[in-house]
Amino acid sequence: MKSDKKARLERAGWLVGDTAQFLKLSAQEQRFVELKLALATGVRQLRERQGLTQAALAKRLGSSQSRVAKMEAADTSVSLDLMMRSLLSIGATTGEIAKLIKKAEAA
Amino acid sequence: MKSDKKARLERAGWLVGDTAQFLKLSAQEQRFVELKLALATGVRQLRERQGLTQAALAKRLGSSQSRVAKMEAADTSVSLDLMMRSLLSIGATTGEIAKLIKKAEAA
DNA sequence: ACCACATATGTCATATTAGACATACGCGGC
DNA sequence: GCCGCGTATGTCTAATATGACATATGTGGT
Repeated sequence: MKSDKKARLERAGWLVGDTAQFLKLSAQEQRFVELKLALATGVRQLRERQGLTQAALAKRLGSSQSRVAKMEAADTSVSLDLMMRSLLSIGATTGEIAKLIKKAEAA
Repeated sequence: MKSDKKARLERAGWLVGDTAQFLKLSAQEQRFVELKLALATGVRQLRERQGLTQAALAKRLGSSQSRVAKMEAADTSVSLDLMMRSLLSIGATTGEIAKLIKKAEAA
């Protein structure tokens, strides 16, 4: 394949050259899941450190205990948005959140 | 208020002592928005650095150009989940993402 | 001026996530 | 044994985010 054509296709969104797109997708998905797991762990740790119950955190968030439980279990039905709001609600600094994310590195 | 009662109420989710709950909520919301803004900026920077168009990134994500545009504009209709997936799709490392989040500190 | 390309903005039907509720489980104190 | 308390899990309806599509705007080339 001519390199200019390759560049044009890549600009259009195609990963040219091999069958790796499928693999790439699942690898990204795995990284995403690991990231969620790291944040979930962080939520639980910070919550417990503050002596809060799931119900108490839920009330702060205007959410419910079951949702907090699912969140800490990194359930697929809970969004990153809710996790972040939780972390902020608990009082996590952006530095702490950043640290949690870096921890997701190890896989 | 007796301190044991205060502790009990706090465990139950009440922020005892003043009218600060409303303010606290909006402060958190502001931090959340700043965080989204920082990530949105990061998406655009990394995308452009790779010479990708919004449409190309959209195709990788299985999304659409309009959604990527809204994402980079930190539109309220786009979730953190999509932003994170985008960053991972672009090839951002967790370290880079962590750096973006720390940048949200300055407000 | 026109065209091709990238991006911005708005709308819509559908998919996903939300809080709520019920209920089960585990566990320490009585 | 039974409670009270915290947590886990499943299931509803309502709210929100989704991709898609249309279309506007801006920009560089011919």
